[in-house]
Amino acid sequence: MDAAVGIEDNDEGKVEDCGIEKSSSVLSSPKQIANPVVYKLVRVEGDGRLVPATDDEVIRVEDFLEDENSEMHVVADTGQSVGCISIERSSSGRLRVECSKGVSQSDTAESDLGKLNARLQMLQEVKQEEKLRLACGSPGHFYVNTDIQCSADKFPVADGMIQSDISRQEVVPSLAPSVNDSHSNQSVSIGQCSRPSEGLVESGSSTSAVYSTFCPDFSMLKEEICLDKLSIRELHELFKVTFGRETTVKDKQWLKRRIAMSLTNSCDVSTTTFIVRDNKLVKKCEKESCGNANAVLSVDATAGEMDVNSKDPLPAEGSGIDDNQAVSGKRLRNHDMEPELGNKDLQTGEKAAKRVRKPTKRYIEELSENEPRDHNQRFLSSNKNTGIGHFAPNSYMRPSRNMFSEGRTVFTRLDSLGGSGIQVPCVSRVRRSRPRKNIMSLMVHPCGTGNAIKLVDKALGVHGSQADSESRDETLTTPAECQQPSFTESGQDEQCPILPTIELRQEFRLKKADPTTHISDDKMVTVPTSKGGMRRKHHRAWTLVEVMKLVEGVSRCGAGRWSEIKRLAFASYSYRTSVDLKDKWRNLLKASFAQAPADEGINSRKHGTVPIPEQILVRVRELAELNSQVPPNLSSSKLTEGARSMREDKSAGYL
DNA sequence: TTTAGGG
DNA sequence: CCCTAAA
Repeated sequence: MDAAVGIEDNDEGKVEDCGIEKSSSVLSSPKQIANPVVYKLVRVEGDGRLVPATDDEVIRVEDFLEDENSEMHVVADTGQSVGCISIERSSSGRLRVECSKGVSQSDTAESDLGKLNARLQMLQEVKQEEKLRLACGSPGHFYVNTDIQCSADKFPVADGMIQSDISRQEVVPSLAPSVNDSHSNQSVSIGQCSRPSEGLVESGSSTSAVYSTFCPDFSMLKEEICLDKLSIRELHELFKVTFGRETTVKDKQWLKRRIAMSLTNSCDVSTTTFIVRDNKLVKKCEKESCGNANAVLSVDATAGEMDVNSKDPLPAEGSGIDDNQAVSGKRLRNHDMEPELGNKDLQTGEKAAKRVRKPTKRYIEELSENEPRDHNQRFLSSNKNTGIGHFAPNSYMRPSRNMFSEGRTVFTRLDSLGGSGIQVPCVSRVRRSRPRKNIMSLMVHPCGTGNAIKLVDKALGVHGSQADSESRDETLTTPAECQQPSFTESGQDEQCPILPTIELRQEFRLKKADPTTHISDDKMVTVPTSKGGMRRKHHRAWTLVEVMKLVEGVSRCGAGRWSEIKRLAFASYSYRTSVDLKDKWRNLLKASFAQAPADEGINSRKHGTVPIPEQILVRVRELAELNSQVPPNLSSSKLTEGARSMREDKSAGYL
């Protein structure tokens, strides 16, 4: 519903990387440690005010961190960066990650490191997918800086030193972004790590205190804040988290825009407790009183700057424009690279987005979840501003309880459709939930950037062979280029100019979700159950990346050790269970042994799907044979059977 | 809880 | 994908 961002108390927009900060003695000085860079996760409301992250949001992030993965590489950047990342678990069990410039202690906590690694892995995954997408030549023009050139193995997280004992966090839930790669040009990153002004976030201050109350220990990694710095894989992950589904889109720009779009949409939400003024986090006394202080969101290099006054619930087109323009005038440094045109477009897009965006059912679900925690106020006002209130009244859901992570939550849906008011129990997997605005919100991003998404979408629509927007991002990939599962960063950020358009793909997607049916855009279908109830059947197309990861996992752990594979390679794919992996592998096996040479015409292909690259199938076959696990009926002579069964088998070869 | 298989 | 038996 709104963008949450890590607020940094930096000195007047100083865009310095915490990791790179070489200037003077700051790095190792005691003082530095005393005043570490402190990030707090908050929500950026439409008027620029900030709201502390909710429990839910915190947890979302936590999920990321909790995945364990031993394969991660924490690659220290070549020299320079001295930052450290510290992760600690608070009494409440939440993870806190802090990045400080100070030299960290060598007291590295193994478990924490593991989590960090998991996080890195996740980023890698995202990047990989991005690469794939790029390889597919998805057109798109990026208005945001795309200076994310970190190789897959070399993440922006440098010097992953873990410090498990930081007391200052007790008072100020802080979170420091992971240290950035000092080499990449991160001029535009949103969550720049910068030196906190002294006393801004001092422990014990009233502000901090209040803050703490709201989100005791929230923390997040910097990557989530800096869109521009995110690698494709990271973006993918964000995308996934944001929209609740995977994407194979490799176009960085597209991803960014898309994600940014969400942020944009959330920009017009108000209700805050704090506002950012002059880079300082100020508790909001009165919406009006504080409003005049043209709050400058330090996040995102002022790109997200908004007039605090504009607390207009439903920003009319006019007002919206004004605000945006004002912003554009102020945005500067970090958007140097951003074409002028880009700004305009972005703003326009933002405008459009604000008007158009409609929450999906999933969206509603999430909101519902947050509601109880939000002390009403925010939620209510959010409704007004975000347009949440616009969605069909018949899809009001009330969670009977809250669950996190993968657990299924049983909701009681009050389906007032037709005035029946029937309560329809439904099951949903939280993780599969659609818009993860929580995460989106974690990323500070220029609101105007949202438009970019639209543009890219349009471009895709023009160039893409598949008209289906829904399945396209899911499965449209070019086999040839997706073949190599390498995790290296392609870094090919071609910027294809595209024509501006008002078309908003996401809009379509949202519209497609018919509130009256039980089929959502993410292919969740309700099927009758023997018990007379209904159960949700989710379908989440397997992406190429996932398949590749699966294959790799199998090769590494061996087929059958699904839970392990799940843990290692799918740590960040919470919606893929070990059983899913097993099933998929089974399918892959079938496919690999059944896929006919090259008779698959485009016609025979399922709409919007792409065949699994032969290379992968070959690999699957190898592994299968290696493990002497040959598909039961295929081992003999499936290829000679009728075309009917052939087709069936081949279908397994699609993502 | 995790695997293996059936549906 | 889901469900379930079996380990």
